[in-house]
Amino acid sequence: MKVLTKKTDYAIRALLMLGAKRGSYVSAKSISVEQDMPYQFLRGVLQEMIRHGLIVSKEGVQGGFMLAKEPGEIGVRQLIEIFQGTVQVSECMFRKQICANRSRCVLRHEIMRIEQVVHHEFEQVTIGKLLRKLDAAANMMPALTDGEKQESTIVKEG
Amino acid sequence: MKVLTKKTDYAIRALLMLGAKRGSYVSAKSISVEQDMPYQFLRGVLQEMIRHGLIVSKEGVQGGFMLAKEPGEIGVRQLIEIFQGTVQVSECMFRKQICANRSRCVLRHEIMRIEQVVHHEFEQVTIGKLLRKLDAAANMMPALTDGEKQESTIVKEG
DNA sequence: TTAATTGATATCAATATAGTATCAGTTAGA
DNA sequence: TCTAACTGATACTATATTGATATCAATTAA
Ligand code: FES
Ligand code: FES
Repeated sequence: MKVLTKKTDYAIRALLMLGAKRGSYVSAKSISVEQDMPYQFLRGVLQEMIRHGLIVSKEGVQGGFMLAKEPGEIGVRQLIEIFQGTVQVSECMFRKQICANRSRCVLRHEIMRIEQVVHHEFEQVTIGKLLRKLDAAANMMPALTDGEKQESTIVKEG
Repeated sequence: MKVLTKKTDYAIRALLMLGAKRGSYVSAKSISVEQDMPYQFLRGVLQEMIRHGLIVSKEGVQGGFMLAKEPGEIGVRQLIEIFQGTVQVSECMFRKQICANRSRCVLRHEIMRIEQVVHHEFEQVTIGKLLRKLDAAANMMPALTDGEKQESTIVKEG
């Protein structure tokens, strides 16, 4: 059971990059290279986020993408809903013969309760929160211990 | 985003029927008819549950299936794991370039926390619990209000 | 003996996910 | 003004997962 699909995964990581480089446009190409995501696939993800008002773009040379909202206003729950549809624990689990009265269906009740919990949890996790944690983690690292190329500007190590 | 697939759905409902008719063997056919599930598909689900020791079967005429455990010992989480694999919020979300040190990865940490919450919630929901709720709901219904055929023995109404 | 049943598989269809390709339009800068 | 670096839009392919069907052998109560 996979809760986050590639699209959501890529979306989160792209947003983290945009969040780390706020103020300037970041190209799809640079994101795809740094984060090792398939270029065209990522572009589709970015365009979807434009449509939902999470980011804005600028065309042409030195164009790219930029956050349109505060990182703290972008929650993983919203991303999941955009790329994977509303979190529904189950489509109506019962058939007429079993459950003539939807409103009283106990399974439905139970299932929806969990749905709420899941929603709530994902709501808490925002790009802003993740950025702060990434930052804290990076600061905990005193220095690079080997000569590996470190291209990412989000996390220098770890 | 679909948290419960058909297999899990059918499994839960089949188990509820077995739970409601404890002590006697219930055939795949009767379950599939009463619950409106595709026969052969359901059979596959039942066999999977035998392999996992949740139910037992008896072959031949008047054969069928029966619970092998207490309803309270069968949790929805286990069913999800059987039919949909372990609940994993995301496969390792990061690539080497971003996250050289798995153990310190903050996103991973956040994601795994939610995974635990989800696990815990689903753990709570057992067949036994659902059966009790269904029973309570059935008792709340004073009488059938119309002439509709009521085949299910699990829920008389609602 | 036979019809009702499960055991075990093989196969197919439908849907969702992941990824690729292409071309038109925009823009900074040589 | 030309060009290369960009996004916008969209069509397409490939792969994986989910959902469903079909078949035949073995078992068993009546
Ligand atoms: S009526 Fe749809 S879940 Fe009970
Ligand atoms: S290393 Fe895999 S999630 Fe950070």
